[in-house]
Amino acid sequence: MAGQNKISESAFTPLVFYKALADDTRLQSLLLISEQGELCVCDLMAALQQSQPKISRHLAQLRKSGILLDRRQGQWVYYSLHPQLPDWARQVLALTAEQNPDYAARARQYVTTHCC
Amino acid sequence: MAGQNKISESAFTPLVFYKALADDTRLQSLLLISEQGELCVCDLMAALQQSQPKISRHLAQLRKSGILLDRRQGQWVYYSLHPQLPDWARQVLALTAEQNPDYAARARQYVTTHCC
DNA sequence: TCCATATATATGGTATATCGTATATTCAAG
DNA sequence: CTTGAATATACGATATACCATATATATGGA
Repeated sequence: MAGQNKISESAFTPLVFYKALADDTRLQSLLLISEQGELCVCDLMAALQQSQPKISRHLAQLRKSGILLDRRQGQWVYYSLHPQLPDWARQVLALTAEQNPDYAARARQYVTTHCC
Repeated sequence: MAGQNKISESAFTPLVFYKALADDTRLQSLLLISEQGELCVCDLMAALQQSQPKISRHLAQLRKSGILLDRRQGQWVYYSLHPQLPDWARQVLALTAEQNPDYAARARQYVTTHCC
């Protein structure tokens, strides 16, 4: 699945985007990825203290919505914002992260060190 | 219920905000209100072509989340962005409306004329 | 080839959201 | 104080979302 870099799986609308943000795991993952540029599944597992299937499932959903891009490097899969993600969506994520330093603050601590 | 102008019904977090945007009726209502400043229930019924209980229910949810403020004037209830809505949230709405002119375009047509 | 690690997905149960319909509330006018 | 218009809410039924568990896939190294 990684590396196919599919584009325009369907219409990327504001509604699709905000539905993707309407879950704690997905929102925190996106804000962290938006800040850090790229994170792998195990980074997010450690940061958010959630199970592997849970993280993976939500990342898959974000990938299928066209928000994230996955890149496999060896055994690891790294996720970053999709290059074709509209600028307004990128700005929304950046704005949200900047203006809400407390939200996802605990997660940010764990991100500094790589887990695996 | 109108006119109580309650504040801080609970923590207003990014997650609460984006959950509120994760529904077509609520998102379109918010973008229209963000553009127009203030709209009443029947304006939104006409704009979105949805039933009265449906519109009313979603507006109530937005009010309870602290996103909208309601103001009764005679038989009509007008909704606007809550004065205490954080600036970043306001910017998100404005940005989304500006950068997605097509979304909610049909609704915008109907808004020009008042319904009742 | 066999094993361990990282990641993905399938499945079924549970919780949450949304809806249509019916009913209640509020206000203005008579 | 009744009536009609605008809005709000209650109630079931249905749909959707989320989760934990189990299993599958892919990669690298022995």
